[in-house]
Amino acid sequence: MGTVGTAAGAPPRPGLRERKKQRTRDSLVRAALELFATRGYDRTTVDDIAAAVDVSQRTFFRYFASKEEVAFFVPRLAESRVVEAVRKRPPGEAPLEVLRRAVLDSWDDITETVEQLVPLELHLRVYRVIESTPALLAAHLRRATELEEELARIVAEREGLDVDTDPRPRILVAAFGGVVRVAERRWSTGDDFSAAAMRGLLTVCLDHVGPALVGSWRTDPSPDRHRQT
Amino acid sequence: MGTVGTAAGAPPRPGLRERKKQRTRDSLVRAALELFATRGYDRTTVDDIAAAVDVSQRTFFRYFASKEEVAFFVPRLAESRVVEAVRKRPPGEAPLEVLRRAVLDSWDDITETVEQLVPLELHLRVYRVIESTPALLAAHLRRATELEEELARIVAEREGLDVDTDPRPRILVAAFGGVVRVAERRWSTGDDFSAAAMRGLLTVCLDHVGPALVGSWRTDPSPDRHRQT
DNA sequence: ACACTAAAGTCAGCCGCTGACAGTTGACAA
DNA sequence: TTGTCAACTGTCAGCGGCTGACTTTAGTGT
Repeated sequence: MGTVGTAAGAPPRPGLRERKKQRTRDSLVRAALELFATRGYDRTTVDDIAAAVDVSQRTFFRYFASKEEVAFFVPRLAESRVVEAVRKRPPGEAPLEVLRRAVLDSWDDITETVEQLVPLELHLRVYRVIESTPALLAAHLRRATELEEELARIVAEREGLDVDTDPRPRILVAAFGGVVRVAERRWSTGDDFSAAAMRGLLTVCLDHVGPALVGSWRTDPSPDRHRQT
Repeated sequence: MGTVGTAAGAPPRPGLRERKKQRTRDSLVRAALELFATRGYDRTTVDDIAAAVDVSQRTFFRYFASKEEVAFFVPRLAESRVVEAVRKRPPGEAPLEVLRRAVLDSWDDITETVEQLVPLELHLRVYRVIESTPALLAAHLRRATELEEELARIVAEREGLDVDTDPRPRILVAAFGGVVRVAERRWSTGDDFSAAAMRGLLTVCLDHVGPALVGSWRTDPSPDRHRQT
């Protein structure tokens, strides 16, 4: 298809139409998150969001398939980054270490990406709304398991296993996912919502993953730091 | 409150009113599950369910808070049994072993309870619908995490820990929950839907939980059976 | 037999969401 | 510039989940 000049190099300009769409979408996201964070999810109607951006309700649903979807626009970005990072890990690494390092190493990058879309503080407030709103929490967990499914396939391929016959890849990511969710929760309920704090919580929780599963632990948190290969 | 004769012993008769309510509720459950299993969840309206039992839509919503809720009526029974079983484990047992045995030991009992409400085969068909319907899957996962929260508190208390400062109880149940979900999925996608089959899958998956987390596993499924303390 | 009250029905209405149709506005070429 | 095409948006009508307010029905205890 003969497009004009614009030789195949860097994307020079997306065109006015495309830019307008982008602006509308971002405005909808920001308006929605602001409303969710202040008024709460249930007390925010789609009409409210549309009115705040001065578009029709119908238009909102052309950008987002549901009211839920707009709430997860930001987390989705983060998730896709994690998947990329996992794909890039070197072949020799042990499975759990792959997931661990993928998340921790790409953390700063993810934070930056999120922050240039919405303020990190708003992101936290929305996250609290998600955790405390049944419908949103449910959607969040479903998305999480879909991510786990994808990770399980990647891990299985790395190790040359069939994900449908060997349960270990799924078990690993299930355990990993559970731990991440614990860290997320501790982050959202705490008072330090910096990226560094979240990173710290993740590290601590992941360090517990092995020791927490065997034996009874009436002793102090075990002193063995994360085993490095 | 002076009730009539009916000396405080065994509940002699629940009264006609109460019996009618019970019958209506059970009818609604059975009709709903049958419709979900055949027509699918989305293609079944609440009016359909109400019509099948010949009550008004409003009445349906007096028995169940939502269309979702009726789909999870049976699983809820099973969950409460598991919680009971966990509470009854002897104090000395290691945390993971507590969960393991609670589920496995009470399995037959649970199956029996379920079966006297609806046929096991219908239960399986509905479970497949749940897994393949986004809205239901989300609700299922949310319920699961609520259960995990409860289990985490029980485990923490057993071990004399504070669930809000020590992450290990939550990490343990998160990993455990993930594994159970894997087993459930394999059960629902397989062709043997007997209780024994599910028990077998659970055993296998739980046996993998420790070994799956450490090191890389290109070798065969590790030969060490479940370590008994 | 009667009054009391829990349960069921009826009606109206909000909100999320969708299909169909019409109006508007960028994109591109003549 | 102008005209055509296609994309985007608005309007309208309607369905399904769900709720509040009110009326009617039907067990329950005296």
